[in-house]
Amino acid sequence: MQPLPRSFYARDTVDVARALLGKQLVRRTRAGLTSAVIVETEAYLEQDDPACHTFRGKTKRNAAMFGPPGDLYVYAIHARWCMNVVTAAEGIGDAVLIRAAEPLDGLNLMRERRQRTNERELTRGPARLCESMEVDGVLNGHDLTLGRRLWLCEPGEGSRGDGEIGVSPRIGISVNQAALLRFFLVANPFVSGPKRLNCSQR
DNA sequence: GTTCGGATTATCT
DNA sequence: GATAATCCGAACC
Repeated sequence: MQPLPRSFYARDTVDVARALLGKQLVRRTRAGLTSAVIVETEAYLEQDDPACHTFRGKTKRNAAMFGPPGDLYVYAIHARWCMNVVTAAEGIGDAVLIRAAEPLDGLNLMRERRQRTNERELTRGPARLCESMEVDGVLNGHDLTLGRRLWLCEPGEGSRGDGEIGVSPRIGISVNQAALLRFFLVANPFVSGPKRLNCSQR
């Protein structure tokens, strides 16, 4: 459960988005430990990507995206939270949205937080994942390389974090829908979105 | 099984 | 005041 080093995040954002698939997301709070294996990500780029929050420059909300790689960017949308990993060099407003994961540890704690028992309802979709992991605005700007509160690591034995990687347009955006910047594990049932978008490409 | 529309709140213009 | 990188239940196939 050693946290991934900053060098993992300090490179091309699309490369990080792909590399994040299969990595383990770990959250420790006073209530206990929860973890899940990432199965779906989306890259957001400051350059040439109008769907990215930083496309029109720095604001109070998106400031964390310009921070050091390996920090967390948390934002609210439609009264819910979503978490992103900050990538590329400090000063570049790129990030990768963590859209979905497969629960690994602390399922009962996740069920308590979500008030749902069905496993797919726990971590399928960015806001569900945040609620299960108790991630909110308080963790905006959090350093993921410290191994405290929230971090990422190589998966343990027996996780289902491998398999074919699919590519598609991102979900829920109204601009730049042509960009193929969503990445997911094709065979994994915890991937979100309509089924036709989960068959790789297009 | 998939699609649709209403609810909801932080942030920006 | 409008907007949004969403969720969920209802309706339909």
